[in-house]
Amino acid sequence: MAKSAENSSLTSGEVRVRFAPSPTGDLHVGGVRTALFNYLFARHNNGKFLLRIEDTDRKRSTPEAINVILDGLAWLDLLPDEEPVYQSKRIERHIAAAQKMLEDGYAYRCFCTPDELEERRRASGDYMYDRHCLNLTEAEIQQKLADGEKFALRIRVPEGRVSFDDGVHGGMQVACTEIDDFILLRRNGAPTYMLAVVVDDADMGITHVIRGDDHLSNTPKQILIYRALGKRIPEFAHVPLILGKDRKRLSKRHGATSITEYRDAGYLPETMINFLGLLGWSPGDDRDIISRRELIELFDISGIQSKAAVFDDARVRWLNGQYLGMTDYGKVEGKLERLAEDAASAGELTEVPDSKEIKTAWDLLKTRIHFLNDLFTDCRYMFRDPDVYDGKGVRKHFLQNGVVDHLQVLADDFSSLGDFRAASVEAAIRKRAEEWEVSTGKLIHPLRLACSGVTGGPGLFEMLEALGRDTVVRRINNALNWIKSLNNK
RNA sequence: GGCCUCAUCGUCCAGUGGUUAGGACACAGGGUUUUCGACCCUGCAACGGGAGUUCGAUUCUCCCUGGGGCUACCA
Repeated sequence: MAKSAENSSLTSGEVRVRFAPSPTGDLHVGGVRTALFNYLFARHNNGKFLLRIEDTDRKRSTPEAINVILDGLAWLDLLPDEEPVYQSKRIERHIAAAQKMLEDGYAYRCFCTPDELEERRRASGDYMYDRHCLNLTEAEIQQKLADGEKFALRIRVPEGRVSFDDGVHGGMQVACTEIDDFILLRRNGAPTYMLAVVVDDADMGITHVIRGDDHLSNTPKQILIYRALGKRIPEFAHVPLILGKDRKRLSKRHGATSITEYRDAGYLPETMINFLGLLGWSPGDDRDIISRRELIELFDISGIQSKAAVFDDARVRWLNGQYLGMTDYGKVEGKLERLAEDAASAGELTEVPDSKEIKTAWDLLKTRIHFLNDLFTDCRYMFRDPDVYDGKGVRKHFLQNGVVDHLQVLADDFSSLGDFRAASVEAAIRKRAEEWEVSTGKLIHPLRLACSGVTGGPGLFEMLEALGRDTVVRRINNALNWIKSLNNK
């Protein structure tokens, strides 16, 4: 009673799922979501999450693209539990399966050339194969073989109907008359996708096929192959595709679609897991922040939405801001240091700040930014003196009576302050405001503009402390000079 | 064209045979006597249309419309 290796996992009841992308350039966020659902399902059921690279289309598949997939999954900590399976290395298995189907009468040779097929299709207006070669006699077949005619292998679709239960869509039923005698093996001997998936999924012991909705219509065809091969048919769950704002399938023209672009734009892995996990799935309540741990704990196929979801950039952006605000410096230190170097070489910063400076800025600003990069672009005043002052701010806060005197005195006050902590700075400023009988805002706004060049940002006192006394005094003096030169014109 | 599938605010996600149909993003207004793309509050805003079942349908059924998918010797 020896069990074959390929079936042991099925009989043991272990859940085995897979993500099966084709390496054609990038790792699409839609693909990532499919991978995530598979991963979550596997983890929830203590099963295995596998990866199969569908690289049989040699023209479009490249080694670089395979690395893109691996890198993307690694970034999200979604790496498979076993070595990836490369479909291109399994062609012998596919061919053997097709051969078996031919021998068992589930497939037949088709000698029609593509040109002939197209011509007949056009003439009849019928899209399906006319079964021309199914009616060939054995003698005719032998003759053609002897003549060296090339042939493809087609499945012989049986009578009746195919039905299955889809985890998302429920009961599905298709009449076999709707199914074409599709090709299993091309005239050049190469297996088609339809054959390869089934053989691979069967060999990998896949118990649950969770994949994109675009395969829903292919499923009956694949079930026919499972039947012909005598393999156990897995459970299916077809996840609706992700759409762009115009409700068209999400693609390049909608902007960023590859996970790499999101990573490079400053999104955190946690953001993407959270966002994608809740796009088309929900635990049944209305939460919108959820951890990977909770996702694993709560995930089930019945929670998958049956309608397609639109990818909303504004929402991911917001979510990323939420995550940044919860993130300790240590977690993003490396990334920020790299970004700082990039910003310096791009001219955003005049020099590369050290880790301590970056941490100070991070702690002060992490709740107000949406992307890691924002720290070195919008908030670059934390690292370099402003070389330009916001125009509206200048009119409102610089070109007012007394501003120059105020700033001058304040700079002196700061220089002689016992310490430069926020509380001391605040006390000094409030004291002067009272003395001069002006609102605190009259001093705060010009100071902010002088020290940051912009009119928005964190609380002023904290910001000044973070910048440090020397920087603050220097920037005030710079601003003073700038205002004076303006007045002289 | 044929087949499959889907349908709650602009978007994401809840929800029920009887609810003021809820939360979030976005947007708008207000607040924060220290600003702001941060935070707080408020507001705007949906059950696609038509039949049927039912005492009663957003919820169940059918049709229509609209969206998406498949229909390759691509995957």
